[in-house]
Amino acid sequence: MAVTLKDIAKKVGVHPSTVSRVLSGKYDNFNVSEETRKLIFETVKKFNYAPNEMARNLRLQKTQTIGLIIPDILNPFYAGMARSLGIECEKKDYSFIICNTDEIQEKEINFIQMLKRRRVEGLVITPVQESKDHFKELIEENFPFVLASRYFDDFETNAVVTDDYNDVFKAVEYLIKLGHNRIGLIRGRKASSAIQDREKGYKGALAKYNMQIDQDLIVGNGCTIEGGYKATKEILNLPERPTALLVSANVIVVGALEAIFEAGLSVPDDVSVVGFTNMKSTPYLSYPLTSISQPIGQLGKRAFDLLFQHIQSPDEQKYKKIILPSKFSVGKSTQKALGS
Amino acid sequence: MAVTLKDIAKKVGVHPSTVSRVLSGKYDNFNVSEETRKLIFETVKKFNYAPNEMARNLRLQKTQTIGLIIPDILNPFYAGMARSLGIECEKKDYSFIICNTDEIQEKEINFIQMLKRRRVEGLVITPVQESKDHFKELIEENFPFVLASRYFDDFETNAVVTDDYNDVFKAVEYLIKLGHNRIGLIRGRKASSAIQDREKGYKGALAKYNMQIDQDLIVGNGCTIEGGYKATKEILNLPERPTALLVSANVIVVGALEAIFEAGLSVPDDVSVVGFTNMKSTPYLSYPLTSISQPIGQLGKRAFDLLFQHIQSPDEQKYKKIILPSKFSVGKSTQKALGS
DNA sequence: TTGAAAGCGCTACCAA
DNA sequence: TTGGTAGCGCTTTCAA
Repeated sequence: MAVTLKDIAKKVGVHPSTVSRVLSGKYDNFNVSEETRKLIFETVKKFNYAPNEMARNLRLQKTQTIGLIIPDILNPFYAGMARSLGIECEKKDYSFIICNTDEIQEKEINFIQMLKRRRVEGLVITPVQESKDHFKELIEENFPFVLASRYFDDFETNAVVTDDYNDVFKAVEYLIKLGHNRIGLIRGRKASSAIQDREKGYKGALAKYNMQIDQDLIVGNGCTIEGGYKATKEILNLPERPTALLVSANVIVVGALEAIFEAGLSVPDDVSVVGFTNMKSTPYLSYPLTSISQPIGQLGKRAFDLLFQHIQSPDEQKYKKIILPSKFSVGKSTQKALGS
Repeated sequence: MAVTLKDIAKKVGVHPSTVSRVLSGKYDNFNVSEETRKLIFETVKKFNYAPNEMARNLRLQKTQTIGLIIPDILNPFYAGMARSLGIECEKKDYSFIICNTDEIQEKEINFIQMLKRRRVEGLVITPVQESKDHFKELIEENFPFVLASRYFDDFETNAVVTDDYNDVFKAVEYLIKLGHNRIGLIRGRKASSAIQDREKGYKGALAKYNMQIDQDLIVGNGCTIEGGYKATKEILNLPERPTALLVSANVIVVGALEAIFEAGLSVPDDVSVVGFTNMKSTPYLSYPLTSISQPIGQLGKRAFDLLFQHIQSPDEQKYKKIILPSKFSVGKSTQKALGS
């Protein structure tokens, strides 16, 4: 068994509380004699003593740990969030536990339970959004949590999201100005507020330019490569093919491009494509994708900031929704519509 | 403050130990009256009681938590490992804490310290491999850990690695049989045992076919896109350009392809390329890369298995090194050498 | 069938 | 400047 504070005390010949005091560092220059301090430090080093955080945690009623609940760490978007959250955690001496929901509502609920039992001090969650009562409970209990990249529009929580409506609005506007008048939307998971906002942004842009909304041009549900592939295939088989596609979630663009190439079409000559990605380069393309580039690092950072603030001052909590703009970067996957 | 076991006991009107006994489930059908049990369960539900794991942990001297120390969760290789480790953890009711070293030795050492203070029960580590004394310490203490994807060849540990020597040997052999006689090696981080083994595999294959080893054809050190880009640029500028490249780590292939296309060359017409990747598709390419496809999921799973076994039976520990073969898949980024 | 008590390792308050 | 003590919330052994 590991050496304990008591062991150190015994070796030095003082009371455990004295060792604790010295090690806490809070009473540095008074309260404990130089002699004793030195001896204690020496002994600590000699026996390679490291405080048992379990015990400290129990005593201090804190764990310096938060939970991160995301759909899938394999998705670079969430990996990026996790990474930046990790950097912030480190600064404040926090650790974090990652849980992948695979967009399964039940898992999310179970993870929250588990993490609460483990007494994490707070949660950063990208919610599945098929149910939401468990979040209302968290609010009632004033349990610190921050939603990341998605939010609920019928009750307030802390949340850090991107400006999905406007991000897509602008991108579609860009396509319209290039002369495209049949613009397809490859959707992500419908349950996600982000995806819903993107669809609204798409419709909003069309509306601004008095263009009709054709439901046939809005396809897909889910955030997988396969889903993107199928949805794109479907839309490309329409009697009147769209000349541009807006792909509304990051990984599905891979499936979309696959379908496009498989159909013998080329980008951007036959189809202009706008995606969501922060990748420098995109599968299938040897040139940059025109894309909506989300501030992933900021998402993680701001989420932690908000969470930390709630943890620090649980009483003066008012919920904040932070909306971060994305960067629209024009690559080579879009061009003027033929005949315009 | 959250409701405690004591609170439940008080509400029910029994002693805390009784509640504990009931909740533990170990004494299910004897020792506690049906009445009391029912009442306790009802009260637990009513007050939404969840046991405090901090306290349990302290009492039971376990945390059901392991640490995962990897270079970078943004690298899909490690994200994949993390994912499969997560799946195994869940099965056994373990959680895990991820730490990213960025290949910085000091961080690794600090993370290990931190995780030990937190009393994680074991570690899965992809070591930086610039120093190794801290691992010898872990061994002395019989602290459970498993190395993943890298190992030390001068002392024994638990480790799960891929068959890097043979994986590359075969790939290079394949290139040789295609008639290539100037094959470049774009190396990853030199300090990594995996990268070293890959270099040995490369040299071994050349040796088998009595081909000279040209040091100019072995370039690069580091596992970044930029590094791959620079190294490839360098090798392409040689007076006598290689006709094939083996890119010995996953993400650097992106930089390598970038450099190739920037030089106005095409794959595979001018340069055949073999990479390490599990991606279905590769940036810059609209066709599959010929690649060494590592069993990432297995890596994570086997690492957990080994670790769990050590945790369960700390005494009968003998170290195991598990070597997993990769799959070599021929894509369209390689072809016969010109004039052969 | 239940209660009492000890203790996991630590911190913090009160006394001396 | 130091020691004593209580207690964080739980489990488990021993007694009743």
